[in-house]
Amino acid sequence: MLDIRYIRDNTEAVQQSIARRGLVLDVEELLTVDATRRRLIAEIEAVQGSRNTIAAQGKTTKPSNEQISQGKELKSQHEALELELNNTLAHYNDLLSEVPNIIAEGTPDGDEESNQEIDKWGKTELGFEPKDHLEISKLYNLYDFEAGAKVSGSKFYFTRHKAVKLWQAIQLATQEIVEAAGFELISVPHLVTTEVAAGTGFLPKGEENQNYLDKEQGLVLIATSEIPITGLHSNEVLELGSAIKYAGISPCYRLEAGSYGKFSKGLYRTHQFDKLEMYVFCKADQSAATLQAILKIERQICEQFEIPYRVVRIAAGDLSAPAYEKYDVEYYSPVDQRYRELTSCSNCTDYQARNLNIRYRDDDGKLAFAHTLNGTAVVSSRMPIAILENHQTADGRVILPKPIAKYYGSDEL
RNA sequence: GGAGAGGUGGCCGAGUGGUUGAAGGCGCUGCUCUCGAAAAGCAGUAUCCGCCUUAGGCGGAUCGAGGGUUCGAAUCCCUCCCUCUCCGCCA
Repeated sequence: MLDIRYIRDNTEAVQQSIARRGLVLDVEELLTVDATRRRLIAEIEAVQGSRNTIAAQGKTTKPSNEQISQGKELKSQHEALELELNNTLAHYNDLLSEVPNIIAEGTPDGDEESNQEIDKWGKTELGFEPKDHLEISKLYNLYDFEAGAKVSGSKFYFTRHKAVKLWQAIQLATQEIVEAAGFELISVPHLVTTEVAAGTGFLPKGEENQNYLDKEQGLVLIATSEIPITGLHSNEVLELGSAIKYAGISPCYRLEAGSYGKFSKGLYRTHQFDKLEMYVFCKADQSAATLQAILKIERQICEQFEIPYRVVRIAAGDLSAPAYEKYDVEYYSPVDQRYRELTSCSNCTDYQARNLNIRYRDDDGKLAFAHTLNGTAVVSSRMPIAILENHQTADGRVILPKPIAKYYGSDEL
């Protein structure tokens, strides 16, 4: 969430961010509720002050009947005000949590279509009619969607022999790159409490829930390791002399509700996949540079795996609520001769940290909210697609790039 | 799953209804002493929220979390969470 004081002092900037994201939100209503909230707090504190005065007198002398009845009166006043405050607070929190982060300078206007290409890398010509990843999968018996559907429903799949080894090799090769960049590998719980899920902003109150939720146990299957990692440091004051950098490894479970209309062939969009995720906690003045560093690693991964890609800056209307600035790295699909999302990275500034109360001491010794950033290192669904489609040969073989071949144990699938 | 013990400030630890935001100790910061350091002494040492404000001040909240009893709760009652020990079960 945003700082309410910031919203009060920069109402116009906040309204602009909302409008540019294509959202409709009444900031004036929030400010009205906030004023009511503060009025009630002041009234409650005044009543409580009087109660405390009476109670303090009782410490030295036995309270008189008059004091006791006065105390009773104040107590009931306090209860009534408290009830009113709680109602106000519920409304206030609802409104406040809906306000998205502000938007970085240089963010293009418009929605998804306005995402702005920054640059491209790599050769895109194969020189023959390419097979798509599903055809290659059939050829080598890699991914079994029918079997997945049989036991779990559509968009689930079994990963078989060579594909298992391929993913493990991709993962190890990626770990090597990410560890060299100073990220600590961390494996996380795959289930988190609803509080943590809500705190990280992954459990919206509306109908758009994308998470598997066990109401009885109060646990949510994680959609990304970002959720337990942010939860890990909630309510902490971090030592951020140097940034804390995690490479979270976990499966990701997603409902993908309402995604059928979008491109979602085969492995591209599934209910379950594995991911290696970069996640950084840093000081406020470091987050802009850190985002570029994460983006550089994502480029490096593509380049080492010899995947043609382009980098795209995400437009205001396509930004998620916590994101201040975001880039996507898109792999080239020789099958349909276009770029598709492979990885992405965003700077959430202090938006997430404020929700979870993650702070650090700045150079003046004052407490400040940490900045958080996240970036995909590699995903078990999309990277194999990119590898299979880009590294196939005219005669149906798949030649593996060197860093992957090293762990796969062979330079050919 | 069963039985028991416990959760107090950065840490240890006292405290079972009335100046207890919380003794004492450790740590930390500043000062004194010293050529310097150590030791010793003195002083200080939380966070969040609201209000007034230039600094600063005033008020409120916080003893695992949430409810309750009471004029008054760290202290009493209820619910929940977590940690530890023992037993059981088990990859």
